[in-house]
This record gives sequence, C-alpha cells and structure tokens, in this order.
Amino acid sequence: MASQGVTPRAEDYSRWYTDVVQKADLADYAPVRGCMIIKPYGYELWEAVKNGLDKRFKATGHKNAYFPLLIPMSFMKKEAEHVEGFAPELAVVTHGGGEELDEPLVVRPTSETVIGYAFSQWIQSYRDLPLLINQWANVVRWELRTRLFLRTLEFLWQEGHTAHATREEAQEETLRMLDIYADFATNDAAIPVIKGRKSNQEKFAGAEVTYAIEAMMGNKWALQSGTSHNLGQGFAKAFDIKYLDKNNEQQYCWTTSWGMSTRMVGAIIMAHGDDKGLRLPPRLAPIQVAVVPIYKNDEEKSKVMDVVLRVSETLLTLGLRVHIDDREDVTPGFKFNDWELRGVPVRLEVGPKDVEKNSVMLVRRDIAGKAGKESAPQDDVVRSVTSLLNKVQTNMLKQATEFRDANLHEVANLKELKKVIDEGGWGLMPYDGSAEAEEKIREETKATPRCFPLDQEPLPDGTKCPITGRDAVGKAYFARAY
RNA sequence: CGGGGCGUGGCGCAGUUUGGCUAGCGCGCUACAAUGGGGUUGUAGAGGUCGACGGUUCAAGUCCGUCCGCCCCGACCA
Repeated sequence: MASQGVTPRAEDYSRWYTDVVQKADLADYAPVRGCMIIKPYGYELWEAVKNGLDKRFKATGHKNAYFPLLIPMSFMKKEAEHVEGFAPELAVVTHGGGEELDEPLVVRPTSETVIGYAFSQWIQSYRDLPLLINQWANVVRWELRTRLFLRTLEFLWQEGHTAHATREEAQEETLRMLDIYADFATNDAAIPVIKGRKSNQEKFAGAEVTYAIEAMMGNKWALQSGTSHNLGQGFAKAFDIKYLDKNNEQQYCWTTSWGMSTRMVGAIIMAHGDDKGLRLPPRLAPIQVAVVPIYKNDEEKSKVMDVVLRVSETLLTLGLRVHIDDREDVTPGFKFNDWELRGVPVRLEVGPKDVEKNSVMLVRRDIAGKAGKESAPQDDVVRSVTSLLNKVQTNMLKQATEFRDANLHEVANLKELKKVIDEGGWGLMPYDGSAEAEEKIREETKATPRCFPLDQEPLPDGTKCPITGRDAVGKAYFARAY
C-alpha cells in the first residue's frame, strides 16, 4: 500500500510508467524475466476490460470455448508463414514426466493452429457456418524486451476465431470485430483510436490482411491496441477446414482471428495518466467513487460516519462501485493523494462542515485543482454522482481526442515527416507499403508505419510514395511505437 | 546479440576514486502517543551472506580476476 509521488510524466516517460504501475498496485515483475504478476487492483481493471469486450462478443453471437495450452510442434509447421513468423518467439516443452518427448510441444503463442484443427472436426456442412468462437486465455511469446502490461513473456488476452463460407463474409467479420474494438476503446476506455490496415511487413504471420486500432499515448507514441485478421484460406487449407456446400461440393472455409490483450491496460494507463498517477475512465474503474470521511474526534467521527454510510448505501444500491476509505492510520490528505494515484474518477469527501450543511464534497479526477471540486446536497447525491461520472467519462475521451488530433499531421515527404516525428507527432503520408520505404523511414526517424487509416479518400491517380517514387497505395500514419 | 549503466536491510540510495575501527541515510515496517478539510509529527524498536566464487593484503563493501543477475538504448514484437 506504499503511496509516494510518481516521477513527473515529462521527465522520464518510461520511468513514470513503471512508477505508476507499481505504485498504483497494478502489477509487478515475476521471478522469471519478463513475466508479470498482476495484483488484485490491476486484475480488477483487466476484468473490467474483459467484461466490456465479452458483452459485445455475446451480442454478436460469439461463443466462448477453451483450447489447450500445449500445441504439437507439427501443428505450428503446417502453415508456412505462420511458423516462420512465430518460430523465434516460441517456448518449447521437450520433456514430460521425466522423459524426453517424441515430439516437442510449444506453449501457444496464439491458437490458430489448434483451433484450426478443432474447426476441421466441427465443420461438415454449410449449415455449421459461420462458426463464431472466442477464447479467453494466456499465451507465451519469448520477447526480448519486456514492459509491464505492454509486452510481457506471458500475457492474457482474448482471441476470436471464426470460419465462414465466403471470402466476403470473412472480410465483413474481420471489419466488424475491428469496429467492436474501436467501440470498446472509445466508449469504455475513453481512448480515441485510428482504425487501419497494417502494411505487409507488419501483418500477422499467415494472414491475408491485418487490421488494427492504433492509440496515441501520453508521450505521443503509438500503441497497437487490438488486431483483426482476415486469414483467407491459408489456415483452412493447412488444417483441412472444409464444408459441403448447397451443391454438395467440398469447399474450404474462410477464417478470421482477432485479439485484444492485457496491453489494453497499459494503453489506459498511458493514454490517461498524469503527474499524479493513474486516471481511470469511470466505465472501467474498479472503484468509481472513493469516500473519504474527515473528522478530528469521536463525536465528529460518529456524525460523519452516519452520513458516509447513508450516502454510500444509496450509491451502492444503484450498482455504483463505491469504496469507503475508513483507514484510521492515515490522514485525509494522504487518502486524497492515494486515490488520485490509483485513478479513482470521483472522490466523495464528508467532513464536519458537510454534516452541518447537509452536503458532500465531490472531486473529479479529470480536472485538477479547485475547478474539479464542487459541493452537492446530500439528498441529491445519487444524481450528482452519476452525472459527474458521466461527465468524467465524456471529458476524458474529449481530452484524449484533442490531444491526439493536435498531434496528427499530414506530411508530403521524408523531411516533413522527420520534423513531425521529432516533435512527437504522427505523420500521415502517401506510402507504397514497401519494406524499403519502411526501412528508410525507420533509419531516418525511428518511426514505423502504423496503418493505412480506413476512413481516407482514395488517392488521386499517380500519387507517388515520396520515399521510393513508386505508386502509393494510400496514406499511412507513421509514428514512434511501442 | 551489439552499445551504455547498475548490483549494499522490503524499496530507493550514500560509502568504492585514495583499503582501516561497530557499514550509514531516506522511505517503508513494528509499538506507543499526539495529530487529522491536500502526502502529519515525536519517541522507541526490528531488519544486512555489501550479487557469487577465487585472489592480493596485517586488514577488502572498497583493489585484481572469473562468473551470475538486473536495468536502459537498439534489432524483434499484442
């Protein structure tokens, strides 16, 4: 429960991030390098993310299922690009029960292969399609450099896997799930995102096309926060996922996969956090209202606590997540800072003055200082608290959107791009999608192509990529990225 | 794997250059008391194989050698 100030955000962003994660009691490193221990408060935040997504998946007809952690090495090898892409980051089990195994098993880095196997068993006819499955699981990727939540050896995620009768349906599903991610990020996490298509170099190993949502962090770096892949028929052919169509002919399925991970928690921290610590959007905050009683002696305490309990009770019956901070051993000032560090969106203070005036003091986390404080009558507390939570949610999205938009710039060439990147923004520039252009840009600016945003107008005929001089396929965002 | 940095109570560090007495400091922790509308204060306490191994020396946290681990910057990535 240690609670110290955090490193100012502007001073050393990476230090600030680690500070916030650890001091707000979200997570810690584990004994194994790069692995993470998620503490209860961090896990509650992840559960809020899970619930927000799961609700949406259920609404679109997806069913949850569970597939094994261990995958035969031979499965990985069935799809050539897939194994090539993942081979360097596989954890491999070679021994079991004290014996060397005939065939090594890999700890899943993702489950296209086993699920492909399962789908091949489940699907016989066009009547079995579409098959819409989601799995909540942990996966392991042997990353070289790790950071809490953003990149860990083992991480928690959901991976959706679907099979369809036609290419069009698969494509529709791919984009539908991208929309769901964007909707979740925007409306629940209060993070505005850019939906876009990844370049060939950055697409998922084995996918035909990969889409992603990209979010801007507090240091203006980009974070890929969710991906949706149209897998074409690659996995269907590798795993023999076939159905009999209406004409009694065997057809290969068209499959998709999509995922969002505990990285989203990192996104929330970095998109919203400030010098005082975490700022959590009310929809996802494990604690929405922290109630802090203030008193000097037993007499005041009993009066104050009467109000605290009565007010909290009404809020709780409404389904709000309320926490009464009745710690005796720390001062109110300490508690204020503590709840700010933990990102609680609304703090409700009750002291002797409030008891006297039949009021409570409401303090919002999204606006610093006096402007974020207001007194509210006790008998109207339900309305003022719910309305304040809504305001905070809306305002956090507004703040994040304004911040992002102020840092997006259209650029025409490498020189302009370099200037924008050096100043910490994102540059939108015509791009041919090639690896050479990407390499050149990375060398000059350290930025990488994030995505071709989906909402763009087609380029005028003859628009060239300023790096290679070849025809551009569209405008892409370039940014420094995690 | 390349470049840089660091290993000293739970955490953050000082001490190492120039070897020397009982290894210090801050935070946290324990106990008691006062305090309490923005990170309280006092008193008393607990807690250490100085990363590991070997060497030099009357004497090593400090010098030498080997090894191990961690962090940051790159390449790779949700």
